[in-house]
Amino acid sequence: MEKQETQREQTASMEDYLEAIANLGGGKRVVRVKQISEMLGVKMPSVTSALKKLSEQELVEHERYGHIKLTSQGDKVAAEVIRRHRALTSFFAQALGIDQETAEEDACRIEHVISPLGMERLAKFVEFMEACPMGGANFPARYEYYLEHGELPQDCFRRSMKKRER
Amino acid sequence: MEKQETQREQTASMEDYLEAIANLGGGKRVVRVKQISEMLGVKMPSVTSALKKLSEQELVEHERYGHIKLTSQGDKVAAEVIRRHRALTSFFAQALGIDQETAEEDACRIEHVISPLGMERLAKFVEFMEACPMGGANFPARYEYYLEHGELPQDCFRRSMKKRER
DNA sequence: TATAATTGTTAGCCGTGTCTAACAATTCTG
DNA sequence: CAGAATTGTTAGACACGGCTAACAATTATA
Repeated sequence: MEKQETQREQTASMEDYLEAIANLGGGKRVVRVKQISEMLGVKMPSVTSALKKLSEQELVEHERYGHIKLTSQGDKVAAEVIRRHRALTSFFAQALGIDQETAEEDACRIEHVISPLGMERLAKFVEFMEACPMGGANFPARYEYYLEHGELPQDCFRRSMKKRER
Repeated sequence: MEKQETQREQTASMEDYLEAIANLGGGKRVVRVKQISEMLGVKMPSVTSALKKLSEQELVEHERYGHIKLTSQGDKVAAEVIRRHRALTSFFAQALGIDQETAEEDACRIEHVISPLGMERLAKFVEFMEACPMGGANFPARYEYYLEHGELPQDCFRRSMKKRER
């Protein structure tokens, strides 16, 4: 039986590189150093050195001046990062009503630091909010109202509550 | 008229130091290098060098072997970090139902990277959820149900809500 | 108060991840 | 297909923020 030894923790930077390669390589397209560098906003030598490091960890296949490709290992790690990225983007965009661009930016940074539990709950939360209309008076609308007016809409107070001032 | 020049961006590490000093110095207590190092899980020399850097930026007052204190500038920065920290902790703990410890950990890491807009919306979201009972059948209960059973409770599908058990 | 224990600092090292400058390979194009 | 343009690599520097080892100051205690 082999030792597991997999899932070595990656730094935020290395996760970014893996993610970029996965995204660029999506439709069997050839991935280039230049593209990666542009996507991540770094210079080419930074990419080359990252590729070297990732190759040593067997997460990427890269031959000098040649092709760049995730190993199946690397692909797993990248897929996981992308999964987190998507869930976070949804949360910020759908649940919090933030513009797509900012949502992406926040997702990009948070995807590297959030705990597994936090991530899991956040994803479930998004699912829940999308699936459940919150009992008729739908949630997003009321939330929007709150954002715009700074106070709760009337239908938050039925049952026992009175309107609160301020 | 002076140039503004304030609010220089801080790194995650420096924000951590400012936050720690603010928290430790709370009740006029004397702040010690040792305490800071323990709170942040770093060795004392790391603290000393951070203090040096922060002194140069006029965010901290520190005299050799002597007192450690935030300047009013530093205090502003720290307060802002702490504000983000609290809002994030609330979100993870109250809104997502995560244990306090994990909530804190996530808050600690995310507080340094979230965008101002993301932060603002998240805070409002927490406020909203706390203030608005979600139209009778309260939100947290339904969310809990979803977490536990993996499917939506009945009252997500009704237009007028009944009280739910649990 | 002299010595021991504790706390704090300095010096210097290291890993990460970026960069620029210089060079090398590849690809385009006249 | 030869030279030009582009792309990629190497080498070496640097900022950051941690660390250890050695030393200095402060504080506690016998």
